[in-house]
Amino acid sequence: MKLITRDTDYALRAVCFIAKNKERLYPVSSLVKNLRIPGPFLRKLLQVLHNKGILNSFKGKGGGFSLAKPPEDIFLTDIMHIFQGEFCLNECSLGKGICPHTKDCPLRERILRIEKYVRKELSSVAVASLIK
Amino acid sequence: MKLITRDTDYALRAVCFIAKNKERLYPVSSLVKNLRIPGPFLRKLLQVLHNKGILNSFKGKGGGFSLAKPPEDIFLTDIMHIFQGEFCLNECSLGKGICPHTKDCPLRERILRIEKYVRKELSSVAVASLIK
DNA sequence: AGTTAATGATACCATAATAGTATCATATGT
DNA sequence: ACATATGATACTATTATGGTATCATTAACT
Repeated sequence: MKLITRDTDYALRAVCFIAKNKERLYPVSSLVKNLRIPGPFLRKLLQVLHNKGILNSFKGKGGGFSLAKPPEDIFLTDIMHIFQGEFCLNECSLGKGICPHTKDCPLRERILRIEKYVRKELSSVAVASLIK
Repeated sequence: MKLITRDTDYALRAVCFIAKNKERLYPVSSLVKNLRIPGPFLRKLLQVLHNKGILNSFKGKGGGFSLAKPPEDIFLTDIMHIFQGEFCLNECSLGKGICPHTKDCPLRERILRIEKYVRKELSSVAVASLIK
C-alpha cells in the first residue's frame, strides 16, 4: 500500500526542485529534463498546484512556475491533501453503514490512534526540510 | 486512503463472527445472513483463509468453516498480509529507480519510521481482543 | 503584426486494481 | 439418490490510476 501516491510524489519532487532556486521561473520543459516525469502529466499536476496556491504561474514566453510561498510554509500534508484528499485510514466499510459495528467498532479507536500519529509525523515535514 | 481493504475487512468480520462461537461450524450462507456480505465473494475469501491455515473447512452437508487456531493466535496483520501483501508504506516511485534520490531520499527515513510504528500497533491486535 | 514559447482548461484514453459473479467438480450426511 | 456444503477457477463489471491530446490564451521578442 502506498502512503504517498504517484501524483503526490511527482508534485513533491517538482516543488522541491523549484524550491532550491526559488527566485527562478521553471517552465515544465525544464522540470521534465531534470526530473524525468512525463511532460503532459507533470503539467497537469503543476496547474493544480497553482490553482491551490502552492505555485505561481506566468504565461507566455519566458514564463513558468515559481513557489507561491516560502518552502518553510509548504508541507508534505498540503500536497498530499491536494492529490489524495483528506488523510484518513479509517475507510473500511464501516463508514458506509454496512458494518454492524458502525458505531462501536473495536478497531476504530486503534486505527484513529494510528491515524493521529501518522498525521502528526507527516505534518511536520516541510519542503524546506527536504531540500538540504 | 485505506489502511484496511474491503477484502481484509470482510474476512476479519467473518473470522470474528466465527470466533465468538468457536466450536460451531458456520456455512457461508449463515455468515451471509449475519454479516451482509455478498455470498460468492465471501466464499472466495473464506477459501483463501482456509488455504492459509486460518480456518478449518468441512465439505458436504452440515459442513462449513471454523477457526483453525485460537483467536488469541490470529492477528489482524495475518489477515492483512494475506489479502494486502507485505505491509509497506514506502512504495513511492523511489523503489522503481526513477527518482534521483533513490538511495538517500530525505523522506524515506521518516516514512520507514512511521511504517515501523504502524506495524507495531497493528501486530498487537488479535482477533480475541476484537470480539469482547 | 507575427512568431514563438509558455500556461489554462478540459476532454479523452489505456491499463490495472478492485469487487463481485458464475460454473463445474467434489465431498458428505441423511 | 439427493440436498447441501466447499474447492478451484474462470469470468465480468466498475473504478482508480496514470498518462495523452487539443485548443485557447497570454506574453516576450523580433
